[in-house]
Amino acid sequence: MSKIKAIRGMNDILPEQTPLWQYLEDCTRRVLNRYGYQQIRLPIVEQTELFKRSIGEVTDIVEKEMYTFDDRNGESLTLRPEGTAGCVRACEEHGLTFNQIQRLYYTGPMFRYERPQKGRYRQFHQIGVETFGMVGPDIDAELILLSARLWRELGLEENVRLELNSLGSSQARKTYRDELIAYLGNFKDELDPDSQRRLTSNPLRILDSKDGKTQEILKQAPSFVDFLDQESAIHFQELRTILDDNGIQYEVNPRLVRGLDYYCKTVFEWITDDLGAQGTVCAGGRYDGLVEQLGGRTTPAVGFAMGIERLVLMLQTLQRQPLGIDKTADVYLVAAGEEAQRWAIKLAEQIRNELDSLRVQVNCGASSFKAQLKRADKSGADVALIIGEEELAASEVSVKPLRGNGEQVRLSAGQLANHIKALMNK
RNA sequence: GUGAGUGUAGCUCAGUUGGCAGAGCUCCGGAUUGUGAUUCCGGCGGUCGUGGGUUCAAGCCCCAUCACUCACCCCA
Repeated sequence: MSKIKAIRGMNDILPEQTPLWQYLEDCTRRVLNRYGYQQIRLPIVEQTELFKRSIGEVTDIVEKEMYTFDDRNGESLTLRPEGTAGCVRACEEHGLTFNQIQRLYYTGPMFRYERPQKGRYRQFHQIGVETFGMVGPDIDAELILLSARLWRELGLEENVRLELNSLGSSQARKTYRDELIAYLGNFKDELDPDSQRRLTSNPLRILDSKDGKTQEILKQAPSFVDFLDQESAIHFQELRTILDDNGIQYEVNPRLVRGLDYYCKTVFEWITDDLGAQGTVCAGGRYDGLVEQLGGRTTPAVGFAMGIERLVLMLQTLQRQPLGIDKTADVYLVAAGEEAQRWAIKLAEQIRNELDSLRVQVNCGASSFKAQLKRADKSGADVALIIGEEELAASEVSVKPLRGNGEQVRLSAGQLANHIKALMNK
């Protein structure tokens, strides 16, 4: 009988890993709070139609990467491949975008049926940030400043770079897209196979082709600069001014095209070279047309999403884990015999009452002092509290520092909390 | 969907020309009857991914298949 294993591309995040995930999530939440963002919690499953209408019918995501299935009533449902569509749907449904300004974030799993590789999985996790109701470049800038601050907090600022572009208004983008398709259509047979396919799936991506012949053809292609509408150009310039004001370094990459259909005007990506092929760690842009496209009133919107797996991978490979992140305890209680252990449990509860930020672990399961102390050491605890027959008889506890060169002392139960507190603050 | 690489103990990996299935780490016990992290000794632990083939004999050679990894594509 073969053992059941996890689905390809869907990973268990093991206890060894979760402290780093929590650290990243806590850090992000703290930064978002400092900018006044509120959390929204969204379903993982939506009507298939939502993604088709928002992401675009002919994108790779919709064409071949969605986990789609029929509900029991025959309705087609899809595991969300990204978060923006669902967020817009929810905001619309509850009137959050009606003449209002929103700064929102969410986190959770996304699903795409792709071949897994480093930094890319079928179930992956994003922290998404979306804002609604603000037309100007100021909010675009805020999102970038916010993410830049997060990299600083995480110690990653030296390892990411910002790329920036403007896709122009939806109209300008569409016009340019049509022109490009028309132009490239003349050379269809000379394009590399990938680009031929992109002609219908993702024409703007052809600009990015690594094929020499294709690049040759592109030299005479219409340039987007000629199609960029004035409003978008000004928007982009103002955004750049704010970034400059705040010392944010960036590179304008005219070839930067986001894969999802709904983007317009500002698009940006934070990219790293430390992750292999999947270097985009955070990406987003403006999507002024999406709300309307999904049946709401015209509402300006900007947002971005970051890939948690990729950031965790970065923190690991660059050794940016905070110190002591793998500790499971600050204080570990060791006891010899049943009576001593019963007292240890009571003492541990007492210490937890008195010092509420301390992690206190009691050895469970009878074993030798040696084994118990080994576990104490492995837990990462700074202090072992030892209760043997002698201590029990004297109603005292031996306090043994496990790190550094402190002396072991014996104390009464009443003295414990203060003593431990002093030890931990050193 | 395409290409390449790798599958041997819980983990990381050796395994020669085809000839008894190995090491380190982890875990448990002991050296030290009550003291971790260092040292020494012992122990637990195997469908060699799976199925077939060649052979007196296969972890090793051949075929198929599955899984994983990386890359293309695409994207967070």
